[in-house]
Amino acid sequence: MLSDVMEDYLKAIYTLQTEDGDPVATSAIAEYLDVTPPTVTSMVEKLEERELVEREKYKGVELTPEGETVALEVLRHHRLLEAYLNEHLDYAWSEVHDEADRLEHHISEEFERRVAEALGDPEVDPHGDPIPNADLAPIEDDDTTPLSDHGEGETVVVARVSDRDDEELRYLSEAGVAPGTRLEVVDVAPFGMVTVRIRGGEAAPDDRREQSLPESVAASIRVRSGDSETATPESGVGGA
Amino acid sequence: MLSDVMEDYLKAIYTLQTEDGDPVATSAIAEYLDVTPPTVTSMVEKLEERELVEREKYKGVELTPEGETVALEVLRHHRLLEAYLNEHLDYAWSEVHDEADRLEHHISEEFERRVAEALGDPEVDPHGDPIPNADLAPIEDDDTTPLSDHGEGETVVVARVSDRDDEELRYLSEAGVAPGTRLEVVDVAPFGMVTVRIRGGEAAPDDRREQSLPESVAASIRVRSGDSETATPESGVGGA
DNA sequence: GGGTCGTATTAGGCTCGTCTAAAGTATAAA
DNA sequence: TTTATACTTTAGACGAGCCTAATACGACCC
Repeated sequence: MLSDVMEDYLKAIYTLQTEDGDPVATSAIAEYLDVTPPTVTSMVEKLEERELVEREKYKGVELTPEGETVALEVLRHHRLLEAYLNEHLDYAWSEVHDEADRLEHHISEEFERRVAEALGDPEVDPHGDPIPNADLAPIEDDDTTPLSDHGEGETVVVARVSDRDDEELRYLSEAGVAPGTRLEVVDVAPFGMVTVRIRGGEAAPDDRREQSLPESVAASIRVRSGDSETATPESGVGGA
Repeated sequence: MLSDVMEDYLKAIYTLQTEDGDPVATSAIAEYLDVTPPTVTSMVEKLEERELVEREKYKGVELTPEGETVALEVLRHHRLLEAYLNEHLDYAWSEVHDEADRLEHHISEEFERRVAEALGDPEVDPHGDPIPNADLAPIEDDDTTPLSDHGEGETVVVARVSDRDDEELRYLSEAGVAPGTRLEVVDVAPFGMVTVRIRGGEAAPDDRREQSLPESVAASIRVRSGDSETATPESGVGGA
């Protein structure tokens, strides 16, 4: 009963809400979905009628619990598909996003179940993003921090990388930075440029053992302390 | 550039053209797609503008070569998906159609390639329908005949069963009639009711070795002579 | 050749999701 | 307190794909 488009709006609002905090601006949604702000306003009104979002005019919008459930369903589809494409169809880590976007609205419950089973009910997708469980329980905050928050000498383990930008993804993949990779911060230069030494994880070519990352990239990499041994279970760091 | 809906019309026209011969009636398309005849008329006009069909008003419509190519592309997606779901995701033979219908418009060229590769470039889907090749060359007429054309004592091998009706499909699956099954016609009763003895193929329960099929069902089963050993390569007769 | 009947097309209208242009609101600066 | 600026919403239009009701066509029968 809910159109693909409505699901896309809910997914977008969920994502923006998770990234930037609570009331989400019309213009942010518009930019995310590549439509104009008036289009967003009118869509948001329809979502409000269906009680999927709450909204205060001129202020912003946030998901109701029902809206969040719908968003989690779409996200579950998306991330299961990413994992499946990576693991069973040989897609590279950096290629799965677009295909999953195409398919996420069109799979049945049955398909979802069988894919989850084929994967052994994974908890994270190849980017390290958590996969909502079958009951669509809200995802609790994790204990990760942006790489850009860390200083020289610290050792961390990559938990997730953003799947938003294809080019960035290929760049990181090239550089050998993936979920599970252990990094030591060797330098933080002006403007936030971070240089890291890559240790373990996928074998990186010798000349890539050190890597400088622009602030924007470092900010989108979420890491956990490298001392603890509670690293995310090796989860789809394959493919190239 | 072509909408999903347009692709559906082209696929429908292709199918009807293949089943019932050349100029396809507006009402036939309407019934197939479950829309009203005026809707078909207006859609057909748009397809004509794009030179995907040729049409003579009040007469009927047929595909141009370009239109046929589009239909074959969709059909290739559909049948590869059916085969993949059956072989790699454990779907029963009789369950794959709807899921493939949902997905066929939404997969990329890349996905098509990888699925075809994972399957080893199969030539038929689990129903026995031929899968258009990657170049989308027109499918030439095969040498099959409807089971209902055969008389008592003849032995035949099932080449394809129609994937149009879910209930029929489950019935045949139950009965042990699938592509590759060898049948002996033991009786043809009034009104075309055909009784067959099932030999070989999937093991049928003992009490199901003989099976009576209504004329409409017998007409939708395409068979080859059972004497020749040119049986279709064992192709997805799995699942239940 | 003129009805009759089934099928096809035309006419006109609806919803959905989008747009542009115009008007309104909130906020921060002067 | 007033004004400038950025953002949001309102107003109005459009194409796609569908519908119903009305009209046109064609084929077959007498």
